[in-house]
Amino acid sequence: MTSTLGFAILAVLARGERTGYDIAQAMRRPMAYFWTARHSQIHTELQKLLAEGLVTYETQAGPGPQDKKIYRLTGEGTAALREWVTEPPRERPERDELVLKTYTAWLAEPEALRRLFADQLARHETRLAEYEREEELFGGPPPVGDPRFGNYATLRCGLGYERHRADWCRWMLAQLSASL
Amino acid sequence: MTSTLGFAILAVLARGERTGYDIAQAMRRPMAYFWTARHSQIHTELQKLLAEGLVTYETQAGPGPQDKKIYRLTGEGTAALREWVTEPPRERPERDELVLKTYTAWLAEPEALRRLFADQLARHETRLAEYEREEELFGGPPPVGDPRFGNYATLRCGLGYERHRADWCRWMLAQLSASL
DNA sequence: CAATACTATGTCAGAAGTGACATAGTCGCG
DNA sequence: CGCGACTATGTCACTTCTGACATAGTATTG
Repeated sequence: MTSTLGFAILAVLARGERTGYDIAQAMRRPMAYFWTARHSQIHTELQKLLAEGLVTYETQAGPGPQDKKIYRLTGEGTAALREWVTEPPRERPERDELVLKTYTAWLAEPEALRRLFADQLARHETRLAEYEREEELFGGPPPVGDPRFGNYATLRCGLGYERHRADWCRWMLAQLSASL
Repeated sequence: MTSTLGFAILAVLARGERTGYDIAQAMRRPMAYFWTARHSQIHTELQKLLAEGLVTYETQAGPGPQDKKIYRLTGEGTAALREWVTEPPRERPERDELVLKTYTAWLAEPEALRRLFADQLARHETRLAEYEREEELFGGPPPVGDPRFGNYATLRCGLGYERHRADWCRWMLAQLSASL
């Protein structure tokens, strides 16, 4: 019954105990490329996971009015996660606004369109450079049984994606200049 | 105030008048790669677009208990769409379940993982073959001012995406065999 | 001729996700 | 010493999206 968000949270917790805040932070940086959630969603989801017995927590004095809650996986949580990992992912509908705009490109001013794609290309090139820098920090792939393998493999995916995307933007720009 | 779904509908209607049903069909096949919506959502959104004066319709006798409604863009609708096309897209969070699973791959049984990626690779290869067949039907890109340019350019994007994805799956499979 | 698929409209409950509001301590900077 | 950033929890209204239900005529196929 657990949602994919639930498993995303379990996946973070599998790497070590965290507060809800920590999970939200993880979903801002290393995970943001393939999964994100706001803290509001994370706190509600943690309550569900707790009710299902997939996580537990210990309290510690925290900064705000409430105590800090340090969550970790239960045996059931680990089992559920381990089972979920190799199940074929449910197909989610892609929704890509840039491609939708491209579908309607024939209606657009060519110059404004050129700016749009030049801007997108720049974004992809920036991210690509970031990812390439990150890749160098690993010197080749970690062993498959290592949590860091997950980080490396997802980075590889991001790298491929940014390259594909940048190529496509360049192709679009070439089409637009050819049509002048 | 119009949502992206609203613009997706306007984008279909810009190519000719359609019923709500026709729009839902368009979102099943040529558009499904980059945008989808169920008919329930389309009907509700059409009511909003109507209230905003971006679309109008004419009725005709239809099969069911209600009359058939043939929608088309108003001048305002076309103007809104034309303005939207070149505005930078709002960054939507990516949520990719397969990559999330990869992030957790270290917990998985290697053999089950191999099956997962082999299966995904097969899917991408099938789609790639379909897209390649479709591409041949165009003999090179249509002119940028032609609606068919939209179809071609989005197909190119899909082609690049499937290639990137298939490559990544192959890389994953190579990593998994190397670790045995 | 019966079953199934297709055309065509719509409603509604519920899940998933967003953005704002609310609270409060610590730490660093100018 | 005040201001902003960071740590940390939570609620709530609202939007978006899904899946099921409801209705009914025509066309195809076995």
